[in-house]
Amino acid sequence: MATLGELERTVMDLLWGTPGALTANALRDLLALATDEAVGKELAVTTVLTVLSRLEKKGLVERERETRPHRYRAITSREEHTAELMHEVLVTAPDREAVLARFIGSVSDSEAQALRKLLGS
Amino acid sequence: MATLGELERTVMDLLWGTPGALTANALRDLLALATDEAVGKELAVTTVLTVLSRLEKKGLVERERETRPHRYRAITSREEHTAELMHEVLVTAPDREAVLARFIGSVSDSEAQALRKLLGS
DNA sequence: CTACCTGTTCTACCGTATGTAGAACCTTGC
DNA sequence: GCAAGGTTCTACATACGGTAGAACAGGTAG
Repeated sequence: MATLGELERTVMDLLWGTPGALTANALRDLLALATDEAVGKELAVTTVLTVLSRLEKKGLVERERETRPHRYRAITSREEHTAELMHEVLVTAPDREAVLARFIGSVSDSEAQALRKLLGS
Repeated sequence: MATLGELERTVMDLLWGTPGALTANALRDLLALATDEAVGKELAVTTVLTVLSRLEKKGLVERERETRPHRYRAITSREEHTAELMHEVLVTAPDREAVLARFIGSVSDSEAQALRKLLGS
């Protein structure tokens, strides 16, 4: 399973929260704001690039290699990714229906309502 | 999140797949069968005990300290645990309903049917 | 053409998690 | 008291993630 570290997750959150693609430098600046706003410590750009390379290797990020400063973007949306993870977790259990039964009990009313609507058809 | 290693997962599978509690020695023997049946390499009992201690620290396993050879059992069922994990993943996304929408699309027909029944009442 | 600036890749170190187990310690039956 | 079995302590190896310096590449001001 693609388990992410703290910094990797933050980077993904930034990429998911941004419409276009971002350069490593832009990400470094955004990280300084997003992470620990009081201190606002700036990471080295190489650090950001290393993380991006690892995320690329994990299949979560792609980059435009044509443009001068490479631009990075998330391959799948946050929702897509999260749903995939949930499914990966689900299929680790033999009795999936039993898992779903318990899972249903853990979601909020509004989410249960949404599920009913989605399954209605 | 409680991410498990390969051996930890195998031990949990054995504990989940067994009605009563198991001793470290019993687990060592079961591991020899379950893991790599061709080779059937036996792990040292201390290895099993270390893994069990770590699983205990993670809150997945409890042991009877009264009995001489301690007996270990899973605290929650496999289904419970899996459902909890799924929920943990779900709440990492801001738009949970969007995640659920995609998740629904990834489950099998029979599972969707089961969900309808569970949500119906 | 060349030195520099910006950007990328390589390599590396640290901390933590996990697999693995020997050494040391504790209990209990004899 | 002691041997045998059981438990805890300590330790080492590998892998992953955070972090970044060193080295390398390409374009641009002189």
